[in-house]
Amino acid sequence: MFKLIKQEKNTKARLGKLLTAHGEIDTPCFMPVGTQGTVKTLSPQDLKESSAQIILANAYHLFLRPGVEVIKKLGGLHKFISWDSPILTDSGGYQIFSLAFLRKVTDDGVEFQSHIDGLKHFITPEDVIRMQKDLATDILMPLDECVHYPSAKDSAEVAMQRTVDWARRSKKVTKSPPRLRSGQASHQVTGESKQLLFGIVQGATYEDLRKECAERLLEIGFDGYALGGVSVGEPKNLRYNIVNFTVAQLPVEQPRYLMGVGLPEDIIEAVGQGLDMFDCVVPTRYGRNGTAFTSSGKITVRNAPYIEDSRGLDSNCNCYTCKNFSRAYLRHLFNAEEILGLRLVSLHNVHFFLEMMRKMREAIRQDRFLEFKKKFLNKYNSNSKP
RNA sequence: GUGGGCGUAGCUCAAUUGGUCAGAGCGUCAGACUGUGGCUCUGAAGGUUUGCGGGAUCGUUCCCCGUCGCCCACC
Repeated sequence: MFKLIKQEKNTKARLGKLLTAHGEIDTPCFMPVGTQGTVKTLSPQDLKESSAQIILANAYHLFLRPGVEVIKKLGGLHKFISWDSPILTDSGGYQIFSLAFLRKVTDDGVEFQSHIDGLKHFITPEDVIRMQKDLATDILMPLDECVHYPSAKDSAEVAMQRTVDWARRSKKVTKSPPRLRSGQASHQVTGESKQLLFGIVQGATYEDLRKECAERLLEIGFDGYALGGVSVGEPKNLRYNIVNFTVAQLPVEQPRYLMGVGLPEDIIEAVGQGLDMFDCVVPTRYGRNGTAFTSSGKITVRNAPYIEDSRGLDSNCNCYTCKNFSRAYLRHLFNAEEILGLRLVSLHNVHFFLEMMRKMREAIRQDRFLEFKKKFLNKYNSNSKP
């Protein structure tokens, strides 16, 4: 499942390999977000060419549309979206709490109204695992309750207890034999048995809650541990501290996933704290909004200074976008609201993030993570907006 | 030629019977977006102070005269 290859000498950063039913993933890794079964604007081919080893999809979204049953009938998510490498499915816990309206959370599960058609649904943690089993993805996330910042301790504690309880129930479902529907062959058992299930540590910004959550999840036992409820509006130093504290509660020999993070500087920081996996909408969402990440910092493509700029986004980048298109052209595309612009900048951003991860892994291998970090951030923050 | 209408930010238009600061949308410029958001939100610049000239008035974008431009109708 997870092989810890190396612990960096000067920091807590580490190098690893995560084995899944659809292949290996080098960690630390970044997982581009493909909420609805597609990393927005990018094809699987684009992702492969950017060296993406794993992508993320969202069970909540796929449940609402087109429906998990549909995907199951069509042979699972990999086949459906034509992606043969690993996929991690987020449960949709975050979405239910941030997107759906009229939600009612009980210990049993969540009642909510679809953000798409307003239809009422009630789903349990067991349902969410079954959905992901039907999707036949590689890494499953249990339903959890994610609280906002700031959050009073008592409500954070309730959410944490519920998350632990739901995690236990989720684990139980993964161990039970898969549901067999009429006409469904049982050969899927093998694939499903290889699915990994992660536990999600909640507890907001309270160390004792985080500690208790981690301990209880460890008792249940998972294939990896995620830190949830982070990047929900808390100050950076507070996040840094709580992440640091929480990581210390987790076993070294298992993968650690920081959910929803983040910006390049956030990821680098977290890698130094010993995190292995990351996902974030930032490269694609920013790409769609016309912000490109470059080794010299962010640039807003549609800004006027690029109107006649013949250079590519980043002279140090060899992605398709940078090798072929000028800033002037990209600016024009955004200005004219042409969809190619969204795609080209998204492609570049994903490439940039994945390349950054690759460089970090290399730096860890050579015990030069601090050097990498310093150099990267120096240039990234130089803000040498030409 | 005659009659009527209109000329206010780059564009389309607002401005209670002439009375604090001439506003909005779009566009432009610049930000924000961290497990959803091709969405959305935020901020700024921009009117020689309202085609130009004159007049009445304590005071007018809003009244009067002239002039220039555009539009409509009629001849």
